[in-house]
Amino acid sequence: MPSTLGFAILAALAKGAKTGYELTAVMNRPVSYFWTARHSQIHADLQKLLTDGLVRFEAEHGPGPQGKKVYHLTSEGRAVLREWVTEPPRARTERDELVLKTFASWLADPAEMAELFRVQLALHEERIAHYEHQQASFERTPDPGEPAFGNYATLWCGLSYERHRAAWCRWMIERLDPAA
Amino acid sequence: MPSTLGFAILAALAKGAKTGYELTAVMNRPVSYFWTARHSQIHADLQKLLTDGLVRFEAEHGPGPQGKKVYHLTSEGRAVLREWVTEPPRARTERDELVLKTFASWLADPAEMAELFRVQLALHEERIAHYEHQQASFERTPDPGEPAFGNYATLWCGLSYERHRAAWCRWMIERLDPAA
DNA sequence: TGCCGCATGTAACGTGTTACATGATTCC
DNA sequence: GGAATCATGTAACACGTTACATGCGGCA
Repeated sequence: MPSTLGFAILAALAKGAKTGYELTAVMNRPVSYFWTARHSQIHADLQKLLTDGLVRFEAEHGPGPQGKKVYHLTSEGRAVLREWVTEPPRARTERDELVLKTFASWLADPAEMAELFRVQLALHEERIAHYEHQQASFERTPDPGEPAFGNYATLWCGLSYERHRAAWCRWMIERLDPAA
Repeated sequence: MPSTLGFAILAALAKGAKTGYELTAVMNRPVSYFWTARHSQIHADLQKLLTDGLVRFEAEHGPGPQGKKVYHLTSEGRAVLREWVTEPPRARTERDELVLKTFASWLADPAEMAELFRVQLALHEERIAHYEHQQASFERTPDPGEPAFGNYATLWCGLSYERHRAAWCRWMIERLDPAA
C-alpha cells in the first residue's frame, strides 16, 4: 500500500504523465491542492511506486546527469488509486499553531495579539480573492466524472475554509481590540 | 527553542501543574485543543524542557516503578511561552486526505463517493452538537486575559471549522447524488 | 562565459507513531 | 486475587524538511 503521498502522486499522474520535477511544481503550491511535498520526497516515493508496479517511466534525453524520466500510471496504479478514493479517510490529527497560540493568548497583550490576527486576516483575504478569481474562470460547474470536477470541488472547499478562517480572525480582532 | 509540542505542553502547564499522564489525557482529545501527542512523545519533550529549565517537577510517591512527577512552569518557561504566543505562526502545510480523495474523485463512482461524504457529514454534525453544547455551558463570553478566553476562542474556531466542513459535505452530496 | 531553469538524486536530522516494557494503587 | 487505571519510560520505524551534490540546455 502506497503512503498518502504515493496516492497524491498517483492522483496527479492520473491527469497526465509528468516528470518528478513537474510533480514537485504541482505539490509546492497548496492552492486547491491540499497536499505538499519536496522534490526529495517525491523522488523517493516514485521509486517505491515503481517497484510496486504502480507507475512506469519513459527515459528521455534531457538536462542533468540522469536525463529526464516521464512517469505515467500503469493500469494497476489506476486501479489501486480508484479503489483508494472511496475508502474512508483516516481521522486526521489537527495540528494548528495559530489555534495553539490562541489557546495560550490569555497570557499575552491583547493589542499585540490583535495585530497578529490582522496579519493573518490579510493573508486569508488575499487567498479568497485569488480563489474567487480561479472560480470565476470556470464557465460552468463541472460534473462528477469530468477531470475538472476534482479541481472545482477542492477549490470550493478551499474557498469555504478561507472564509471560515477570515471570519474567525475578524471575531478575534473584535474581541481583542474593540477600540480599533 | 522548544518544538511546537513543547509550547503546547507549556501552554497546558500554564493553567496548572500536571503529570505527564494528565498531559497525555489532555492532548488525546482534539476537542477545542488543536494539537495532539502520545505519551511517549510527551515524556521525551518534558525531558528536553527540563534540561532547558522551562519546567520543573516535584516527585510524589505514586503508582509505577518511577513514582509520579508533577510538572509546573518555571518563571523562565512562562516568559518563553508568553513571548512565543505573539510571534507569527509558521505557514502550515495543509495535508488533508479527504480533499486529496476529492481531487481524484472524478475516477470514482459518484454514488459511492456521495456515501463517503454522508458519513463525514454525520461526523461533523455530531461534533457541531458537541461543541454547541460546550459553548452553551459558558455563562458569558470570557474577556481576553481570563484563562477561559483561550478555551472559548479555540472552541469558536472549532465550531466555525466544523460548520464550513459540513456545508462542503452537503454541497458535495448534492453534486454527486442529486437524486437522493 | 556566466547565470538561470530544468532535472535527478543522497544524507542528516527532527518529529510523530506503534509497539515493547515495567510496576504500583485502587476497586471489586 | 485479579482487573482496570495510573504512571513512566525505551526502541524501531515512518514520514517530512533541509542541506548537500551534480550537471545539462538555453539565453544574454
